[in-house]
Amino acid sequence: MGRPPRARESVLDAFERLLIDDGERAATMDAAARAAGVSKGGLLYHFASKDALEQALLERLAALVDADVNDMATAPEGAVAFFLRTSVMDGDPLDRALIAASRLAQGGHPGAGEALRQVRSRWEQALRPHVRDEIALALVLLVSDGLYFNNALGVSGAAGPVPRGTALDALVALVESAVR
Amino acid sequence: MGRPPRARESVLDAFERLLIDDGERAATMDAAARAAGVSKGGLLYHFASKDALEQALLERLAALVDADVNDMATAPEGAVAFFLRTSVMDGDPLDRALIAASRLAQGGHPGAGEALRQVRSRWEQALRPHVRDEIALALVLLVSDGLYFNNALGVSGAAGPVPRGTALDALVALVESAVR
DNA sequence: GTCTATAAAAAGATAGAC
DNA sequence: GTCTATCTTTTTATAGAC
Repeated sequence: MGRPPRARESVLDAFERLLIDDGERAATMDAAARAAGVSKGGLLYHFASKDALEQALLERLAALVDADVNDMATAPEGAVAFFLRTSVMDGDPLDRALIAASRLAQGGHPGAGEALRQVRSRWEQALRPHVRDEIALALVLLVSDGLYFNNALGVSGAAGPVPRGTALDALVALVESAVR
Repeated sequence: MGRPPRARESVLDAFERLLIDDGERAATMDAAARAAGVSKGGLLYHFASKDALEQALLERLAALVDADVNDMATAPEGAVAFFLRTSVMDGDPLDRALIAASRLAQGGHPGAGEALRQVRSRWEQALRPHVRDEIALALVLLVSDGLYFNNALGVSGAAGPVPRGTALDALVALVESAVR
């Protein structure tokens, strides 16, 4: 497949940023075009409708999750610790795609909800060999979801209550002792 | 203070339901009026602006949290177990107000973000005496957030991966053994 | 590929009748 | 208190020039 045009990627980046920073309502085609520095007509050449724009975002998410699951499997510190630590978001492309997709899902977009369920299912499969039983698996995923949720809410607010540094070290150790 | 008029409550209920079921974008004043069976003018008598409607929802949330924190303190099974079990949502008024507020917060509404931080802070205070240390406290809150997040995403989707029944019993036991 | 111009519908809000 | 009518702005989308 050929390289995606620069303008197309700029629009998609802008749309993603609007979803993350200002929410679903603010993420209009007009605003995305302006933020990307193209005209509305220019945007509509690459994405014929709002749905096409949203679909493209979900495809970007799927590609990034592929890479993440591979990294998890080969992480030296173990899959559980890797998974929990990367659940504290630092604004990398996967973090951003996940928050954006969750904004769409909370707006009732059916494809976004399904995409997020698939992401969760892939993480579940990758983690299962590394935990004691299904309850332990549920615990790890729920702590990750909790970290994710607080990050998602805190994006534009004050620094959230997400543990970092030594507090994160201790949390990872506590969860690992419970699930191993 | 006097009883709130029936029509006012109907509009607020309808607005809340629209936020939960269809998301921020679908929760318009027009749609809320239609769903409540009043005209747009009728709605605007009770809520002079969209912001007033949103504010009323946050006040409803605050009142429901007052009651919840009281229940938590006197729960026979202990605060931690009560808190985790009630984090699996069953559609009671507090659950609904929380999801609706989170939809607003994800849309960038500043008051909603602040309201949710206050809710979390009140739960934190109520739980602190019942756990070993601050890391244990963080674990309990994160598991609750994870349960909440999955419920919030699953509202209109397929049955989410939220543990129920004996799986929930085992999860609560696992967390309690880690934090006590 | 990218633009301008424009249409059609929906959103928030005002004015005033009943 | 509740309604209809109307206005303004925004949002999605189309048409067609360059």
